Amino acid sequence: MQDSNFLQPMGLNSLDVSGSMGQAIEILQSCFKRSKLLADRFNCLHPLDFFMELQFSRLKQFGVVEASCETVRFWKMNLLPTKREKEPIAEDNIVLHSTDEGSRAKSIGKDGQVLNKGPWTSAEDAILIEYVKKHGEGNWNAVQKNSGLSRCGKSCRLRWANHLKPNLKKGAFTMEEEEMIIQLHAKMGNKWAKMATFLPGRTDNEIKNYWNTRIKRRQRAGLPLYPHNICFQASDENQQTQIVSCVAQQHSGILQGNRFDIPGTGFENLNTGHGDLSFASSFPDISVSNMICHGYESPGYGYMDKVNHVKQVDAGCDATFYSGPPSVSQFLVEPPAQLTFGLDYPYDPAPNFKDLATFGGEIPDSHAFPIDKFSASRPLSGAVKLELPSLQCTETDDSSLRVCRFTPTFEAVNTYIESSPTTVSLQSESISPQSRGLLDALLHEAQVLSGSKGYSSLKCSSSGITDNDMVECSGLNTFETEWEGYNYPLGHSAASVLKECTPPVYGSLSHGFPPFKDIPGSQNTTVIAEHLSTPNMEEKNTSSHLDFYRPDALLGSDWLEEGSQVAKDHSVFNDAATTTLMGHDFCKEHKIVPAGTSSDLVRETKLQSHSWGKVPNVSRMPELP
DNA sequence: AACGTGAACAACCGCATGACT
DNA sequence: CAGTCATGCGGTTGTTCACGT
Repeated sequence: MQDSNFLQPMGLNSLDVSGSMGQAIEILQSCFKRSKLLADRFNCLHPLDFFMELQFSRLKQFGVVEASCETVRFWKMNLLPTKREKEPIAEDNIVLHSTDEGSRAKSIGKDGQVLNKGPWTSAEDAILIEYVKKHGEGNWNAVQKNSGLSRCGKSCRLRWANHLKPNLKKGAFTMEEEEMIIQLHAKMGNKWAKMATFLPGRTDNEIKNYWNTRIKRRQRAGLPLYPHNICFQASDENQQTQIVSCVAQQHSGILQGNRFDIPGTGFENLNTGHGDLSFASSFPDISVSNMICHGYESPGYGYMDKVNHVKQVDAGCDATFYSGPPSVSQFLVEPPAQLTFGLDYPYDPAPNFKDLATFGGEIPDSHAFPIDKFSASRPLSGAVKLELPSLQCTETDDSSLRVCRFTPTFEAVNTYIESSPTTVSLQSESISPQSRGLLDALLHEAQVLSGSKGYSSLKCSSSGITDNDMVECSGLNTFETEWEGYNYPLGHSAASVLKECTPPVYGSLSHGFPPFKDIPGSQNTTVIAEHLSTPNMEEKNTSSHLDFYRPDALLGSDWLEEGSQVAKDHSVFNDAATTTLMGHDFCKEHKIVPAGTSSDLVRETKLQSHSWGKVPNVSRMPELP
């Protein structure tokens, strides 16, 4: 030993941590307390700052802890104070059951004992670790009794499972892990615990947090929930099924964020009785509308029974999304280790899922259906602060039907789904009483926007044109400008297509919509199959139609952001590198500013104007698989 | 430097489930 | 079979930090 003076202020002549882990921890805890004194002396922020910086390096340097590096590592990993603890703490706080722990949250246990809440201290961690070492996991309620730790069993279990358990991986997810999570989520839905079993060292909480963050990020970027390649991993024979499944999945996640309570509403008019769905007969006595939108009202087909018991309209979901009979495989959880999609043979990791094939029960783990269990309180779209109804087909009149009966392609659906938060209501003249308030609010917003700067100008700027152009932009020109750069396969620019099918809306909510029959692609739902089989042309056409009918385009408020992003999606989505889709933030290249004030919009228009040139031409888009 | 905002993380809460009595 | 308890799970909320303005 070169110098052991540093130990003396702590009252230690030497350290022997070569014993058991428990002993080492105790010693280290002791060191910690004593280092508090040093911290005070040297005016450190936190005793552990001093302790960690000095002790470990030097202890190791002197070989004191050489024999117990594992212990030290363990200490470092598990007993380091949380970030929140890195504030000057009272000495009493080091000691358990200190009389004064400041404003720490407390709760009263069943036996009347005061239990700590909030962040765990390193001391508490140490106690818990020791306890588990001695008694093993489980019997968490006994921790409090046996160890004196003022934490409820639940809290102990959580702390152990999420932080103290050995072999937990810390730090950011690797690319492989991220990919795994995405695929697992596509299969399992929000079954975080199950997903965690496939990611050694990761906890369900970590995965959940990661996913929620990811959702928000991608939503804000206007990206689909699942990367494109995930959607099209299906084998050829299952392609259609998987597309459908994928649409449903994407649809589900996004729309969940847009759920909006509208009691007693649904899609009655969209059921298969209209003959739109040739496979309807595959489902005994169940309409697509029921499956999609009425699950909660149809106990016999309780796909949505668990969706927070909230009545909601799965807005924007059209029966025509479904191009063929859903395969049973959609509703089965596939082999966990086999991360491919589209298996038609059922794998049964959980036998109780077998019945799913009969459509008689819930889908415990699958997101294969549109409704998911995403947070209702957290809008998935960062672009919209309010949880707006997307497509409030709350009425059963023709107008609502008209609106719902697009024949969107996969891409269009995807885009539409992604942008649905701003799609408040398409039926300008058939606003349900429930939605009128929101629509009024949006109207007001639109008026404010148009009155202040003119949202048409904003829109124009979003398409990357000059300020001079902006002056001339209005009405349809807006849309033309928006789409002018896109060459359609048959010599139609998007703008021309828009012209052809342009209803007299021009940004005014008060205008009606063209009759359903006038909407290209809406004549016959068999078009969907064509969309799916020959996605290029049809898709682009319909997607532009779709976007055009997006009510936010009519409202103009959020359209600027969403619409331009949608355009980007159309152009970028297909040829974007997989890595982009796999989570590399699209925003980084194409910075998206969340919708907010009008000034935000203006700011964003400039940003997007710059990036617009990067957007590849539609004609260069590779074909869908 | 101050402030605002979003991401990441940690923890809590309520409910579901299964074991046990 | 019903009630209780322990545990697990998923949703939600709160806090901190980093970054941009």
